[in-house]
Amino acid sequence: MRSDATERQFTFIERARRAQILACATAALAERGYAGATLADIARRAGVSKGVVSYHFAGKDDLLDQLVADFYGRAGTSIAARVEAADTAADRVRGYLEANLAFVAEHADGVRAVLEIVANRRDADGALHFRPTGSDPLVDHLAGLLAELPGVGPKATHARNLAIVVRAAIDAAAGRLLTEPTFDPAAYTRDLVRLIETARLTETAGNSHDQHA
Amino acid sequence: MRSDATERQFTFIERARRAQILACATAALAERGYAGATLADIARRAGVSKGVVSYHFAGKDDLLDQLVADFYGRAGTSIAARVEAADTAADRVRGYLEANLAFVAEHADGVRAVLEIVANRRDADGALHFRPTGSDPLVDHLAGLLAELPGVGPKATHARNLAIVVRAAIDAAAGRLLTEPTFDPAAYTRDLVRLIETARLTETAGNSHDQHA
Amino acid sequence: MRSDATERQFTFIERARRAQILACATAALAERGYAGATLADIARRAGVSKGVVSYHFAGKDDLLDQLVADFYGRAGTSIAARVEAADTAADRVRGYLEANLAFVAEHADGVRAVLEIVANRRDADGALHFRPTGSDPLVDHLAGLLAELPGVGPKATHARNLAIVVRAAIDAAAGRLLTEPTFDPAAYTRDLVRLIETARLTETAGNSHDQHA
Amino acid sequence: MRSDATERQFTFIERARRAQILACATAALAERGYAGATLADIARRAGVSKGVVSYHFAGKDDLLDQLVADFYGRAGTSIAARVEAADTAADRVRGYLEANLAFVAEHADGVRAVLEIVANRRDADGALHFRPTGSDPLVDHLAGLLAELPGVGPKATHARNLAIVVRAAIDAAAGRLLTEPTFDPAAYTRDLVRLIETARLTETAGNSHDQHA
DNA sequence: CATGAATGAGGTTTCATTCAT
DNA sequence: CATGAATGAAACCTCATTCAT
Repeated sequence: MRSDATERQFTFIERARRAQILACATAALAERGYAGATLADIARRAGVSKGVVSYHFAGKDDLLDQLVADFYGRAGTSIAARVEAADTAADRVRGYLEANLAFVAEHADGVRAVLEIVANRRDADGALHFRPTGSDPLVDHLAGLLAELPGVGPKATHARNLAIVVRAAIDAAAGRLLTEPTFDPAAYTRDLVRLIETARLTETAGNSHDQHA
Repeated sequence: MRSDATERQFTFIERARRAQILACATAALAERGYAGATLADIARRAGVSKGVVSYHFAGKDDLLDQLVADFYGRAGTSIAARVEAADTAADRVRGYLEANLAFVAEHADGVRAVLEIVANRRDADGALHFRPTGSDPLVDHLAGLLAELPGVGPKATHARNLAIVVRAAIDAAAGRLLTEPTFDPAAYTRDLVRLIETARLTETAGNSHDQHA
Repeated sequence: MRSDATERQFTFIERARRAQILACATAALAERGYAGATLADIARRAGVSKGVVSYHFAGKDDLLDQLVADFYGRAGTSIAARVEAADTAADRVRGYLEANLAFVAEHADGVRAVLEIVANRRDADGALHFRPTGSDPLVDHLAGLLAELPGVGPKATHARNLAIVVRAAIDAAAGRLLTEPTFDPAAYTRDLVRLIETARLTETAGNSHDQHA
Repeated sequence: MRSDATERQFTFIERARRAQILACATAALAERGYAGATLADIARRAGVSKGVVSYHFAGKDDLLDQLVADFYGRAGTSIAARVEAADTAADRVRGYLEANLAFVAEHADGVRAVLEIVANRRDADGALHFRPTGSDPLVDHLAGLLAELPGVGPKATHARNLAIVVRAAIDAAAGRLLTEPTFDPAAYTRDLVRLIETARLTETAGNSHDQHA
């Protein structure tokens, strides 16, 4: 019953154990997948008994939720710092992409673990717990950045569709990093940045077929 | 013990039962997720007993594998017909995208089910069964089509990175379709087609920043 | 998932298994108490695996609820037959008591088991599942019979208090039967019947002290 | 390891802590029942850590045993004072009942807690720890008082059976008090006293039906 | 072909107890 | 004296699989 809604102050030892357990859970999820990441496996990786996990977290669901919250918190902080430091729209987009892909490259297991949880964790009624909603904050935020690019324009639909593509491209990079030894994240980032910067989605930019003529 | 390696000839009734069970398994996976799609649930949806499923398939794993193979087979046939009917490189790419997204739009449950299986099914050793490999045939095929576009060029890396982005964009569309009521697949397809056709990834095409000047 | 709200038709084999499991659960509860009557113990007594119990009942709670319902159903049938066969108020009360105590004497384990469940089974919020309410049907029914006795009278309070005493006396007999080798249920029944038949609770019947004078 | 067989002298602080813990255990048992009264719950109510409970009592069983002994000691003292102050047999019986029911009414939680323990606590072999024996001291004592009443007579069986009924009636009052808002303990006591005082259990008293004539 | 019945491994959770600080 | 942390047994439940009918 540790994780009260009211933010509790944890002792140093407690924080260390919780961090260790979250790290082992991340490794278990990345390696064994959602169903394979059992409490027994997590405890074994941490070198403790199963009861320890139940002692420090209200239950497995609580553990998974905190893992997700912890990951998103750290990712958001890291990326926001980079975006806010840029001056132009193009730099913000490039900074967003580079920071995102750098974070993904450095926390590949975390990405994998969070994807496993988000894709599989369900409530008692069978519905996805992290339900994809119409107002996806990640996509909305990115769409705002992209709308400032001249080739995209302020039309909400274009920016939003492009944001969906880019978010998917970022998530795909995580998967490639983990499974494809020859995958070059730096080159991928460059290509993705260029793809976006050269994009001409606005209707007034002329028919795309004509450009080839 | 029906699904031998040697292609067996199935009776009409047998084929009908297998198709019915696969359809119910697809619905169960799409609705309840990987862990929630139990044999009991699948059998209940089909209106038969659990034993029937075990009789027609060697086991749950066999059922899932056949579901995936069946889906890929039908998707490949549908898309190949469209690509082969095109004359120019640009038309082939556009045909590929439109056929793909159309198939996704018409078989949303199938896409969801296959994604659940591919993302979760594991072998006894814990490794993913449908392991993403360096030689992803879907990506390779698409990269071949994209390499013919003037803005991409024959350099393998560019085409491959773009192919990864496009495949991710297609898969993302599947997810949006299922959860976002306002998602417009036709507009998304148009934007994605234009994004690719206007792409300028080749270094010699000039610096992308300059193009804006 | 057998015990649907809609009355399902059970096969002969199924009914036999359910009856056997309920009997073994009754024995386990009577012998080991509420906490000691585990599924493992019940299954061991029935000579089957733990899974069998879960197969035939939705869960332990379902099993316990059905045990209680089954017992009350059989007790009610047995006692009602005797009460309805009587012509006078005194005969109805005597029949009620004798039938009750006879049933208790013949189903001592069942009584003990039901008492264990009623006293201990709780809902998720910690409240007793079989919550004693102001309108206890057993007490109310008995109070109705007692109100017809001349020494009790129609005043609701007297009849109800006496009914509480008599119900407690019946339940106590169950406990004695199980633990006191020298307890004579027939003599107890005679004494209890006489106690009630000689009762003078009405105020107008004269002061009880005066009767001794 | 404090509660040695040899009576140890406790410090003031120690006695206060023990009393506090026993009070909280009583509340926990009354509210949550036997299984729900965990050491964690008791410690939480007392505002101390679980270790404190283990420190002051040899274990949970020791705590429960001392709770029962403490309650019976206080109840016995309170009731004996009232019985010994009476001069006639009828007054002793009435004093016993009134003192008993008054104690029950004033210590409802304690009664509930003791009933929970007595009904559920078991030894390692599964047998009830507070085993109802043939020589129940409470019943024997009450039977001695009742035997002096003219309507009961010296025959041991009558007195004993009536004592069983009266003990059950007293225990039932405890339950009603806790769950039935409209239950009137004073009226119940009056009715129970009159029921006993008007009892005619001796065979020679004539047929009970004739008395109505 | 189809079913109901049974199995048993494996999962999460609870909790009394112990121990170093 | 008191605490937080850890343990490990035991409980209930789920579910893929097997088998006799």
